[in-house]
Amino acid sequence: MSISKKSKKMRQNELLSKLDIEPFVTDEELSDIFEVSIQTIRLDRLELGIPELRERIKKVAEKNYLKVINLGKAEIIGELIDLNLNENGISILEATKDLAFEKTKIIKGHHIFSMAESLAMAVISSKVALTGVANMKYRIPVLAGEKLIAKAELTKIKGNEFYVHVKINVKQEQVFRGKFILVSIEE
Amino acid sequence: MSISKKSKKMRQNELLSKLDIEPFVTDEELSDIFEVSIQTIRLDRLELGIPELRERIKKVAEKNYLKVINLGKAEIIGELIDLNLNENGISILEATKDLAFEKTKIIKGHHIFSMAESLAMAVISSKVALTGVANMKYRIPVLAGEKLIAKAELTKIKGNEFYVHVKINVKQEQVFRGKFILVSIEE
DNA sequence: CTTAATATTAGCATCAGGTACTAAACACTA
DNA sequence: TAGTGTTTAGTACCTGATGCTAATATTAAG
Repeated sequence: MSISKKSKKMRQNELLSKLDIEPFVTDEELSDIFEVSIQTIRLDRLELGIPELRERIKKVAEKNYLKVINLGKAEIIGELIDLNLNENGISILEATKDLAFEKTKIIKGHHIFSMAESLAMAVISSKVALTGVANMKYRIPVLAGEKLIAKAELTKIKGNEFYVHVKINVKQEQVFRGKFILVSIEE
Repeated sequence: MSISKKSKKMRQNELLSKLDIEPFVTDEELSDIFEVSIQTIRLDRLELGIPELRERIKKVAEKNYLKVINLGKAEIIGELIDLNLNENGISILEATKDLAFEKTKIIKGHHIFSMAESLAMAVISSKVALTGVANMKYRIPVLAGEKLIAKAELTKIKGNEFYVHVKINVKQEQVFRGKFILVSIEE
């Protein structure tokens, strides 16, 4: 009867892209959206191999909780002013205007990332490391002229994985924090 | 009786730090770890205002699903070879050895990030943008000498939010992908 | 030692968001 | 009109909880 009633295949295709964009939708909500019964949605998910809501949420959470980025060892960005190997370290960086966007004077994000990353690596004794990053957070934009103070702390060693917490402050304000997971590898 | 039986406060402190490090633990598992009943764990959570497992998972998922990074508008990194404003764009970048670590010849991660980010911004017509990043993934290390091809596609506009999907390939291999959320702001 | 306060455990009903299964009602088409 | 695919309905069960009441331990104080 319904004008918008579509074929099974069309519905399933739309279901796939819907859940790809917006994975946190219950079967009930989906049954409203597609104007079919919950059972139909469940059958569709079964056929398409789409897990239930809770599994979908879990996947997103897990995937992003330990995000692995491949990098080699960096020379340190900023000035190393204190270092206790396998414990902690502090570096400072004068945010000159050549690190910023011309118009807005906002420091480019990757410089902050690099500063944190290179300090994290410096704290670890191992030569080469593969890094994973979790809970990365840029909090407020940094402007040219400000002085960045990064503090890194080795919080855990698990096998060949080193967990390093890095916080970057400008004055008293935290502008960045992130947990780095560094994995020492043999050359 | 138990030697390791500690005071309520100690347990609650440990509970907090435990869940901070490892949020995906059920009450049942916690009751095993701390050697108290499930009910005690629940009371502890209640007193400490810690939400249930599913809520904790959800929080992690949501937080990382839309991770907002503050940046200004970047000049493009790489060479822009095709651009359809508000649709898509392609850029290439010769990964010269000055973008890589000396020893390993692996291209530094933030250059890849910058390439993707700047292309994403180029696709959007608005002058200045605040970016969020979701689902960022570095897949394989890129070596000096390789040619990076970045393809960006505007997938959705929601109010003043622009969703741009960027994929970077080397030959046929995908080395990076990420969803950028660009928010146009007034100056 | 006894009492009172605090902490812990137990048990049960209830909930959300499902799985897994069976059976029945439609719809199409040959 | 029979046969097939599609959709719907209903039930029992599952996990990881909440919210509640009641009972029992443990600890501290008089």
